[in-house]
Amino acid sequence: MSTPGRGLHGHVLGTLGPAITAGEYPAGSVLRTDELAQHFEVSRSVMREAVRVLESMHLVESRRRVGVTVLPKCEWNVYDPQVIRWRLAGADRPHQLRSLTVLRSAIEPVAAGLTAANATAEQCAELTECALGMVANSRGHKLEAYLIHDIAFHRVILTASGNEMFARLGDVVAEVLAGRTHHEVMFEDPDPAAVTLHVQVAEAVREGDATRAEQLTREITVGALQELDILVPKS
Amino acid sequence: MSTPGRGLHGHVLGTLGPAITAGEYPAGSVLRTDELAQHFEVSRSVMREAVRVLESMHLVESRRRVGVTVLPKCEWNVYDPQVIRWRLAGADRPHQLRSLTVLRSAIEPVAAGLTAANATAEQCAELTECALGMVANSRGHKLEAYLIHDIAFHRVILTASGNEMFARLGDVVAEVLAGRTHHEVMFEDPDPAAVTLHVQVAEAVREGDATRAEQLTREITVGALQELDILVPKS
DNA sequence: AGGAACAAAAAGTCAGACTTATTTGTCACA
DNA sequence: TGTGACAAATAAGTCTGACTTTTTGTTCCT
Repeated sequence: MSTPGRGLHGHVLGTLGPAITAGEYPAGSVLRTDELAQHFEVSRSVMREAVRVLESMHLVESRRRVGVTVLPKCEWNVYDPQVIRWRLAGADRPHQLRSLTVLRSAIEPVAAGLTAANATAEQCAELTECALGMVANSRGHKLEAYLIHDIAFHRVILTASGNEMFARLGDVVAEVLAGRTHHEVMFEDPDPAAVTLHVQVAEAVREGDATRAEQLTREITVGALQELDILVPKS
Repeated sequence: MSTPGRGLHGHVLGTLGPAITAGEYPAGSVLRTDELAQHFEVSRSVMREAVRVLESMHLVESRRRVGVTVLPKCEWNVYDPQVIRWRLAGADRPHQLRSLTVLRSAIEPVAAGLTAANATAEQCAELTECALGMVANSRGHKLEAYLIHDIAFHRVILTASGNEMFARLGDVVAEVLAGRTHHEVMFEDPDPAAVTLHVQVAEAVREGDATRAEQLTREITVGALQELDILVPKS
């Protein structure tokens, strides 16, 4: 599941990071490096490295004579994959899931449009293959196989868009989709309408129809948002 | 301009980070901590902390018996504000600027729609104020004052959307807008059509018309993309 | 009350010794 | 010739202790 974190320093991060993102230490809390080092039973060098990483994520700020101050949520680097993972694993998972799904609803349609304009023949083929895989596993409670193709589909869309910022969201989307299957309840087979939409997006991309690809993808993300409204309580 | 980086460790980062993101060390290059420490005339502890931070940005990977390996661009945490700043300051500034503008074109319209639905009275007022400030400085080569209001406008849109992922892009948008004014050439006053659009967006938000706010913002970002196509050479 | 000098606290820095994992090379054996 | 195990080399990882620097809060003097 989550990376255990290589090295002592990684282990400390894997404990302290989730604790902070979970709000265990409220913003403004002050920690001392030495105490943390004692608590985790590591040397100060190791502790300092961990603090440096947390600082680079803007989760904390280290100041002389003061200590390590926990920063307010609005300062956090919420796009850091590690931070995303920590938050998804923690208490405000529902909230985070909603934020990310809204983000998807903004990004993916535009990405699909670009993909329709830029995709290579191979990428088109790959996309079609993914869509077919989704169809093949859309009935009979083969959710796991379906998920794999679903993730691959969206990853291709984001990568083939040719925009590096979009491409880098592949992991995030994967995490959101996987979360839906694994954590949130999914009794039935996936929505047939959604499956059809994916096939149609692949079609539109093959035909280079950017407008249609964008519009269809927008429908997919709207569906995802509606599904989320049903599955997780809206705050 | 760019943060000098507090502490020795920050100074090292401020030199090594830009060098890596500029592609000075091609992907796969191997560096050794000891050599780097000597080169920068700092202790190994300091150097290690810097490497840890670069590692958390996925710019490099540190492995025993091997050294510090530079990772390929596709692994980088391109949403890290620091990485964005380094890249904007470096050689592939045009490419980065285009990526970010496309990102804006995906995010901002959706954010504006949400803002129209969620904005408080204060936020509406603030938005209108920004738009008026833009109008007031749209003629007579008062680019600097115009820029301030432009940045504030988009920051309000992103913040008032209520989505933390959108809100966190405020700094990025600010950097892009500032770059347009400061680095790229801007002979004339801003495009009058763009100014009008901003005013209209503020109107739509006040009226709670999400669809119109989204559509108008889309027109703004389309304009920004076209402007970019003119100002910087498309690769 | 205002300001300057002082003391304490915590992060920052450094140097050196030691540990551990990983790679690479070697040598024997099949 | 190829393949296995074993040994050596190497660079990161870890720990410790001493020292420096900056910031904050206090105290004392005017």
